[in-house]
Amino acid sequence: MGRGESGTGTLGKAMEVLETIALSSTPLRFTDVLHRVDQPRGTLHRQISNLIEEGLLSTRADNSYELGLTLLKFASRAWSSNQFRTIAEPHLKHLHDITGETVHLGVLNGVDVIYLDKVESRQAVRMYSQIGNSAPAFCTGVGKAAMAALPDAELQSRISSIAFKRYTDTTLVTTTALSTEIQDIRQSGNAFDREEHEKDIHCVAAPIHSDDRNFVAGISVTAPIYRVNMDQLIEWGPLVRESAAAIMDDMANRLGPKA
Amino acid sequence: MGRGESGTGTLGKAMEVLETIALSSTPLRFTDVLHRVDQPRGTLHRQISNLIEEGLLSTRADNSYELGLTLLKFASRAWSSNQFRTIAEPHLKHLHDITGETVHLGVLNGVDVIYLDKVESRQAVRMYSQIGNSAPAFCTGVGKAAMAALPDAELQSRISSIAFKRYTDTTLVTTTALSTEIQDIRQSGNAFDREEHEKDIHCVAAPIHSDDRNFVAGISVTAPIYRVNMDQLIEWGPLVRESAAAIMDDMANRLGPKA
DNA sequence: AATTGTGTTCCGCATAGTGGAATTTGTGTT
DNA sequence: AACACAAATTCCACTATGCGGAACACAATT
Repeated sequence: MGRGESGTGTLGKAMEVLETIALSSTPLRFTDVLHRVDQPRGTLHRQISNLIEEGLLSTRADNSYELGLTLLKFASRAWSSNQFRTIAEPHLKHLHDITGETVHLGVLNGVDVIYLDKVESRQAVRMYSQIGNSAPAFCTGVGKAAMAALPDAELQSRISSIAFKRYTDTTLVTTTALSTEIQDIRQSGNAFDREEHEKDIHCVAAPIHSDDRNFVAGISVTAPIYRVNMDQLIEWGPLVRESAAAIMDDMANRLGPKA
Repeated sequence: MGRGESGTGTLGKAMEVLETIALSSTPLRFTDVLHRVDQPRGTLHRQISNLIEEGLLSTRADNSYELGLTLLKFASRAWSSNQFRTIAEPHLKHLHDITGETVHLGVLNGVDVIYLDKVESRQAVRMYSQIGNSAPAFCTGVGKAAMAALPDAELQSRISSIAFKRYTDTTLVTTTALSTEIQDIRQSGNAFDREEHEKDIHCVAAPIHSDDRNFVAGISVTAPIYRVNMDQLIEWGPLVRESAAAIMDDMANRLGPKA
């Protein structure tokens, strides 16, 4: 019961190891991993061997580990066959056509958002630099929008497990500040990221959710402040909300045209 | 041996299920999976539950399964921190600057190649449509190049487990045809895909391998036949080989500048 | 109402994972 | 070189973990 952090037996352990290696900023060798996960030597060693065997992990020349190619293979499939993303795609393009700025689609996963898709103008940046990337929900447009769509109980629970961190001087770093912000979003229907995650970058977002709100996500239009000012962003608010609504409509139609 | 791949205990079983779902072209519901995997109901059900719990799988409205977002999160990390890709990147760009055509980087994984990176001109196609994608090695430029770098014993073993399939009328569909082709590649240092995988698309490739040849990969320059003819492709051969050599150099330097 | 086809739960049993300790391999030091 | 020290790998008795047959719910069809 609790929160569900149980860790699903053997698979859970394996994933924990994978995650440890994935999240580390520095390369990890065997003993490094051993220090970070609470497991006996022998056990850990076998787990890692299995992960390597399955292609989820591989070893570098210096015995440090890196994530395996199999993950790329799977992710490629996961992306192209993802139902939600597929439905949203045309709407993202439409939003981009009108605004001319970068459009993001992200879903809430625990306390952070995972970017599922993006459409950008003259893409200079590589796609992988965004798609699949996760960012803290509390300081991003889509993140805050998505949270606003959560049922109260769930919202409180999530907020309480956030590890706040200041990225810029406008970042919201307290639960109260975030809570009132969420209320505003619920009222207006739009979330704004006022350079809270990255200096000089701001965005408008709107929430997307399934009927039961088990699934919450968001879309956003992002731009540098020197090209798009706050007034313009506010003006796009309704447009973004409409796109979000259109996506929810499409979902409802494709999933349960019952009657 | 052969290709049965023992299946690493519990983890292996889980991956088998994941793969089954990933490779299916149609959405699978519980019983569909049950039919394709040789497992008792109860067992399968728990395995799937675990996969869902870990975010590796998720359910659609109609109870069919799709790959989970966690895979995207991991893949994003896998890609950006991949050592080989990082080293190769500047060389791919260089190759693209000179030729103006699409450049691919792929590694051999069993009997198919997984594309690790690509650099293309006016990319109209989305990146995910290629990166992470896997294609049969026997009918692609990088695939054949990579195979040519394998030690003989390993090569024979891999070839014997290929499931040939005709994609176009130039596709090589026999082990003998492929074997002699591999010999040619070893001699000349270049592999060609003469519209073997996709009509109207051909490419030049060159092999990349680690010293011990445990790791083999390839790079290629791909183009439509109406824009680039075979002569031009042949002319690029040495250039592609040089790039491959440069990448191998960089790898050796970064990994073992011993002595 | 009966039937067939789904998805889910239960529980005794055996297998697959566990983890402490010993062995081998590798790195740096005098 | 020979050493010492640490890191990586193998071993094996133990038991917790996943296994899987069968019983249970719940829709959809007839």
